[in-house]
This record gives sequence, C-alpha cells and structure tokens, in this order.
Amino acid sequence: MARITVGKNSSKKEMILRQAVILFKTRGFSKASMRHLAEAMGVEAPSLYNHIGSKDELLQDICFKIAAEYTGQLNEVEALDETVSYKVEQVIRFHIRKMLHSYDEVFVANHEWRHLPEPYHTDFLQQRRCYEQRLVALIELGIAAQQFKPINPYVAVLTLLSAVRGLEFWNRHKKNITAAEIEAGMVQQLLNGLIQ
Amino acid sequence: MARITVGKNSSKKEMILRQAVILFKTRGFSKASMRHLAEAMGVEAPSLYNHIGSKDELLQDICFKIAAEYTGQLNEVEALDETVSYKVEQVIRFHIRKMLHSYDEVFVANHEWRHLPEPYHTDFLQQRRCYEQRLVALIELGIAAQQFKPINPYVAVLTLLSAVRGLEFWNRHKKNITAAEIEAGMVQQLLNGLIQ
DNA sequence: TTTCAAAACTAATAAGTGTTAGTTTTGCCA
DNA sequence: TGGCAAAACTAACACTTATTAGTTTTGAAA
Repeated sequence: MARITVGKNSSKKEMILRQAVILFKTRGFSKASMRHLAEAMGVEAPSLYNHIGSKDELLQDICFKIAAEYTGQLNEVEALDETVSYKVEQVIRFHIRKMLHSYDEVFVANHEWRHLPEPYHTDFLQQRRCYEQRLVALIELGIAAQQFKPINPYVAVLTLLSAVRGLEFWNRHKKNITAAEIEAGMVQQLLNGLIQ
Repeated sequence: MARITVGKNSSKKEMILRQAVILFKTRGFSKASMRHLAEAMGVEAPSLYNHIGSKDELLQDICFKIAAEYTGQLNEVEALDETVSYKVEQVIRFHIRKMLHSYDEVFVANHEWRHLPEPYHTDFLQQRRCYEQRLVALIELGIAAQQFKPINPYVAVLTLLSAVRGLEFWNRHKKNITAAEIEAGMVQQLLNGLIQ
C-alpha cells in the first residue's frame, strides 16, 4: 500500500506516536491493538516495526516525555526569585495549560502509566513521587513564611494536583467556558483556600 | 475441586463480585481475566458462569451500585432544611468517606466505566452528568444567596469532585495521616475557597 | 440409601494478541 | 535506466481471551 509519508518536521516514528496517543486515549492501552494503530496509519501491522521497537516503547515515550516537561517547568519555577504563592500559582497555571493544550498526551500519561513494563513502571512512579515531594516542600515554605494557613501540606498538594487533573472530565463543556475562565476560577478557588 | 462456600449474608454472586472488585482494581478490567478471577475463587473459569452472566455484567454491577449510592445521598442532602454551604460540606464529606471506606469499588467505578458496553456506557455517563448538574445548581444557589463568591459554578464543581477523587492516589500515605485529618484539610481548603 | 438439582469439571471454539521471518515493492540517487 | 536500501507486504507462531456444550461430581433432602 501507500507508504507512511513524512511531514516536514516529524519523523515517521513521531507520526506513529501521534496516532498512538489518540488511540491509547480513546481505547485504552490494553484494548488498543497494533492492528488498530496500523489501520490509523493506513498500513499493515508488521510494517510499524520498521519504525518502532514495540508497543510498550510507544507508551514509554509518551509517559516520559510528559514527565520531563512537568519536571522541567518546576525546575524553572523553583529558580525564580519570587514569593511562594506566586510560584505555586505558576505551577497551577502550567498544569492547567498543559491539560488544555496537550490534553490527549496528558490523559494517556495519567491513565496508562500502570501498563509500563519494569523498570519503567518503577522509574515513572519514582519521578512522580519526587515531583510531589518538591511541591510539598514548596507549600511548607509558604506555611513557614506565614503566607499560607497551617494546613497539612500533603493534603494541599493532593488537592491541587487532583483538582487540576480533573480538567480531563471537562473537555466536553469546552464550548460554554473559555480556557481563561477555567484558569481564573481554579486559581482563585485553590489559592484562596491556602492563603492566610 | 471445592465448591464456592456461601457465607452468611452473601450469595455466591456477591462473593465473586467482591473478588472481581479487587481484581479489576489491581489489574484493570481489560487485563483481568476470568481465569484470574476463577483462581481467586479457587475454581475453574467456566464454573463462574453458573453464578454470573458475563464479565461485562460484573463491571456493570460495580459501577451502577456506586452511582446509585452517590445519587441516593444527594437526594437526602437536597431535602435537608439547611444552608447551602452546609449541604455542600455534607456532599464533600460523603465523597471523602466513600473514597476512604469503599476505596476499591470507587476506584473501579472511576477508572473502568469506559469499558461498559452499550447501552450501559451511555447510561452511566448520563447519570454522572445529571449528578454534576445538580451540584452546579446547588453552588448557583449559594452564589445567589451571597454565601459563595461569584465563581463559575461549573469550575467549582469540577474542582470539588476532582480534588476528592484524588484521594485515590493518597492511599500510599495512609500511615502518615489520619482520615479525619484529610477530611478536615480538604473541607477547609475547598470550602474556604468558595465562601465569601 | 436413593434422588436430583446445583455446581463443579473437561474440552473445545472462534477470535484476537504482539511480534518475527522472509519476500516483494517502492522510490530516490548514480 | 540500474542498483539498493527503506519500507511495505504476507504468512505464521505461540498465546491468551471470553464463553459454550456436555459431562461428572457433590451434598442436602426424602
């Protein structure tokens, strides 16, 4: 059949990855088969293996790319010379934007990391825990500086991350509400709940 | 082999269902096989079909039981003669307790409803949307009564539900923090973010 | 002890899984 | 136009899946 035609700025593997993200998101990793993916690419399943290593490798690429982006942003924010609440606000806003702009990728990373084979599964969890720990430290700093109420910092981080993650379920209402409105509302509710 | 021995207050189907909850939670619905479930029951796979209709039916039972419990509680709260913020607090507390006490069931319902076959898939989503809509109406009432800040009520509901749902990820920290502490912290952060 | 339904068993089916081997086609560069 | 690697193809493998059919075992009531 027709070959996988290469776009300007993306290799064939990247094109497969893009389809994989969509497929894993809509069907879930387990129920998404290489034959489904091949069909989306207009090709037979074994042909995919000229470009990729395995199905698992696709999931790894998706999950670790997202993880790296979150960690990278936190590095930048931590280095800022600003108040804690400003930093927390930046983190919240980054999460919200990532959720709204790279919806499918974030969704797959959030839901399907469980299917990562070892040692990637452990590695991913480890990165996640480390990220959370750094946020906890940030909140603790805010409490010590009396910018934040004396709340349990673990609970605060959980609440922040979970609330933002919930934007997953919100895509269906996209029409009735702008991204800016969502961002403003969530920042207000989440940050006001923390600040003294 | 040995028969499935019936406990005092539970039919054999209920016993299978209990094992299914655990299995679906740990392996995910797709990767949980009837052979796994049979092994957990100490029986061969086909024997299960003397007690249940299908694998899908197990998932349906789990998801709709949970949905009914949430709807039932909201019915009760709505009927109360109390302030809106009291009602919202009751809803938040119910969600948190459900999450902490029926962790596995709630987890499965939250994660695996996607695998429900039609028409159950549509029905479940419909019930979910209806539930959210009723919460939105509650928040709107609070804003109209000037108990709450003039926040976007959809965003507020999303934030509440998502934050509570995030308790999923918190079980690993169970040791370091009591249920009461979690409940207090979350109620404070979430409700204070709303109240005028 | 006989009876009989409930519930276990074995065997089998048809479909789907990721992936490899080996072969043919494609399409660019000389 | 001839050569050659990239990338498609077909065929196949070794599993696993949910489920059905048909048969045997179990264990309580008569």
